[in-house]
Amino acid sequence: MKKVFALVDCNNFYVSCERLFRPELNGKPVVVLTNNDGCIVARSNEAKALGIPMGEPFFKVKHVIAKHKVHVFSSNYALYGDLSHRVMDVLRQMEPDVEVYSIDEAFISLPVTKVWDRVKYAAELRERVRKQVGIPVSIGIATTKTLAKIANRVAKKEEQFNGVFDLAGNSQIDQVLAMTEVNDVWGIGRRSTEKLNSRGIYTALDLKTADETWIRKQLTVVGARTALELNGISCISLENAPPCPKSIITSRSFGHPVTDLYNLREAVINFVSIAGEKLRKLGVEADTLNIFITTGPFDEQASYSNNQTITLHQPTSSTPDLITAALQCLKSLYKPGYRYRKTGVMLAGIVKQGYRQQDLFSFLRPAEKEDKQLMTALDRINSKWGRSTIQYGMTTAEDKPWLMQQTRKSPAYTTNWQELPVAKATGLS
DNA sequence: TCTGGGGTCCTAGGACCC
DNA sequence: TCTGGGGTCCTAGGACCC
Repeated sequence: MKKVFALVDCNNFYVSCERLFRPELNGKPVVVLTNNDGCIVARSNEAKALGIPMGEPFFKVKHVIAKHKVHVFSSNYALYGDLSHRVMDVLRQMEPDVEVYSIDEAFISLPVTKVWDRVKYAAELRERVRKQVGIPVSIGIATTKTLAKIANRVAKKEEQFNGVFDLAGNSQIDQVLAMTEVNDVWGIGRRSTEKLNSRGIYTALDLKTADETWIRKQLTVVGARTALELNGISCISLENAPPCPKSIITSRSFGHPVTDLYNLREAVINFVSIAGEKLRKLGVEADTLNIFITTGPFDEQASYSNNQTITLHQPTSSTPDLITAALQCLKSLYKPGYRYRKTGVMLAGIVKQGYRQQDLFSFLRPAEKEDKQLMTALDRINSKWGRSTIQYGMTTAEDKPWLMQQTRKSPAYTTNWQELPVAKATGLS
């Protein structure tokens, strides 16, 4: 059966998550920051109205924030991840085909019915999420994903639609596209916008009707696909069974610059441990490991960035194996005399556990089975008592300059017994 | 003083092979 | 004197997304 796409998008997701446990913040300006309290990553509508831009470094808007008493939160990914799962679960209760596109967005496919029925159904979906999870969402419906994105923008912006807008079979589709700036089209970023503008293409409608060979040449097949999608020709299908990832990255900027190898090692070991945990959680193994270190893009006097890759003999998800390789890379990368700001690990060559090719020399690793059991035990303990309960090669040094700075973090309301919100009965004797 | 983290896809160019 | 062509694979870098 022919289907249409619906995009369900949580409104100002991180802010909505924070407000869920602090309802007194409804109607007040709120922002959420990136790791290390670096940049603005989410804004309430009130904060948007104050002109605080998305992605702006925090220090640049500190004066606006102080002046208007904007509430500021460090990011609390444990909370957002948990609430995201709950939203997705509600969607799956109603629809079998759900593609979780990001932490706050999902595509679903709906049967082609009358527009009125679709809108009514979407409204019900929206109401269920609000009731069961408490997060407001907007829903855009159209015949392609790119158009569903645009429909969603309308649903979010125009209050009269109550959070649902249907573009499929809508006779005013070209009017909507004419009102949509081309840089707001999904897949058209800064660079493409420059090229398109130079050719007189400013709106989604301009792009829809633009010369195909020119688009193909300037924006590659990706841009050509976007143009087709604007024409209602679906090129991007629903992926409701995510394949195993091609790469897994764990990296963090440091809370304070690091100059010595000792602290870099500790940071690398920590990040590699997290990456190993991710592998095991997904039931996959990796055979390629890349370590990078950098002074960051803003240190103009003495900047240094480098990375090194090691290909392992066999795919593995064992943390000690990964650490050994990682420290080997780090040793050759490290140069004294720099103020390092960030390091990270990237794992690639990822295969499902058990799918790897039999290795001629496996008799050389009799410890492999014990290793697996150790990892299972470690993951179980850390998942029960918190990620840092058991760690590799970690010192008890009080000064860990690489640790993240997060001074405005809300409690882990839903994922930590110690931080559960407490309902206080008042007025009872 | 202070600027995130985690992904995907595409292309061009070099190495290498026959 | 005269020095090909076609294919594959890998990597780096760019662009984009949330």
